Amino acid sequence: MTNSFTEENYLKIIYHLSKELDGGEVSTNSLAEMAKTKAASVSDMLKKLSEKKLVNYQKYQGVTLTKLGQTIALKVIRRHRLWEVFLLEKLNFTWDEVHNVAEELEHISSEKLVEKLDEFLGFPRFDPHGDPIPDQSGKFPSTIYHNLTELKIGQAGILMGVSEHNPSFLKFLAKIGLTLGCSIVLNEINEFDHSISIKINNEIDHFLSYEVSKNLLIKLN
Amino acid sequence: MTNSFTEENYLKIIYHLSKELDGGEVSTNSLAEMAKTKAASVSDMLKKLSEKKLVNYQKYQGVTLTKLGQTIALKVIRRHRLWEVFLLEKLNFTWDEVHNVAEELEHISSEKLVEKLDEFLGFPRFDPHGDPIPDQSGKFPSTIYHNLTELKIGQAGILMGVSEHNPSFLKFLAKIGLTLGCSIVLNEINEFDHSISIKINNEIDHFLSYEVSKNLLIKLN
DNA sequence: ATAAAAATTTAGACAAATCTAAAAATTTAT
DNA sequence: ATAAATTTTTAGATTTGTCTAAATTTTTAT
Repeated sequence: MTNSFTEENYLKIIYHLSKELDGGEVSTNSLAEMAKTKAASVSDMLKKLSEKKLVNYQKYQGVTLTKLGQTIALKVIRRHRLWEVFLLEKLNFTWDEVHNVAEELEHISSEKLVEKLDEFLGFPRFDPHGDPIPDQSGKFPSTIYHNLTELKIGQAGILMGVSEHNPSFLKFLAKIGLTLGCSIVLNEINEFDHSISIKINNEIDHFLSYEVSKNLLIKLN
Repeated sequence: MTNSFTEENYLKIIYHLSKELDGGEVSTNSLAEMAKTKAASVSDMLKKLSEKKLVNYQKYQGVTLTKLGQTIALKVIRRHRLWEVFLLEKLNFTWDEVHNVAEELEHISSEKLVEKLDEFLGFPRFDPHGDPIPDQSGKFPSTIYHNLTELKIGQAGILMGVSEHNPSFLKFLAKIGLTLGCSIVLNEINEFDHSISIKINNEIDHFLSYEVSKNLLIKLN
């Protein structure tokens, strides 16, 4: 039993929205907004996904993924994130260009393709946005990282990702030379506005506002 | 104006079939067979493609591509062949595994993706089957190669492709170590059955039947 | 040249995914 | 607690690509 492009997208969106709600029921309207469609279309689709045992759906009561639905959603997410790594690291896409293309590539389902790609990329555990990549069986790597505002002066770490995915933010990072995997040392903290100074790759010093630094995810050395 | 996955497939198939006929009209039945659908469905689709000015279509008289249709077909073929190179060279797919996955990847239309991929692969001019890869504007590279039966004893060349794409044939080649780009020197020819002996990569000697050697495309050194 | 065979097209249906408009259920605010 | 507002679902259409069965056109064989 295969799933259409569209079904996969619904499952993926339900996964993400439900996660934001700590596993709670996702509303029809929020789904419609994310899927760029109308609530009526969502209702129809939920009925169908429910028949296929991919979601738990009670009329008017929102929706969650079944075990099976979650497995499929995680496969799509795995593919999406692996392709993002590929586009960024191998094809030199910029952070802000990556997402839309990955939205298409994620629906190519060949198991062989996905596993070979994973190998080719060196089994990455995080995508360019710092989001964890689930493994074949849907398990996430253990994530223990901090945002930059949590570091103390002198502490050092590696930039593992970002928690804000706004294109202009990503462009800004690229411009100042903050790339995934670069090393960061915290030079100083300005108490009055919580802005900070960092050293990137042991080379360049930079000031960052609190707004920026709180969206940078760091793995401590 | 974008074209659906399905439309792209029809255009691609019409291109290939028409080429076999030296540019002649393609019949509804042959299209149906290649597209694994029914003649009635083909008729419907041809009407639609004709309205979109992608094909020249006269009822009962077969179909050819318009200039516009050909441009689109060549884009799909370009993408297909570039992905085949990627799968073979980067992900270590075997020759016989490549095609089906490329059939899916070929419909992802991001121009940026295609051009970055081309660059990443080093601007290959031929795919793993030896078929030429059209450039961005739809032009084919000049092809001047020979099949292995045309060489004289002592002549050497590079394996550029194959003219037979049967999976068992491709598997056989992989098994004896004949890969795209390997060097071949013609050792001797057996007059009675035209079988030959070659040296692969200046290392290993191998016998090949006439059947096999006539399907190997060689670029002379 | 014409009848039989083959190829192609039309007619009418169907499934997937969507939409608008109207109805029904739920939530919110007084 | 109940009326108003909001959310969700149903009803009925639409589009895309497909199908079967019947009708039509073209080709082939005598």
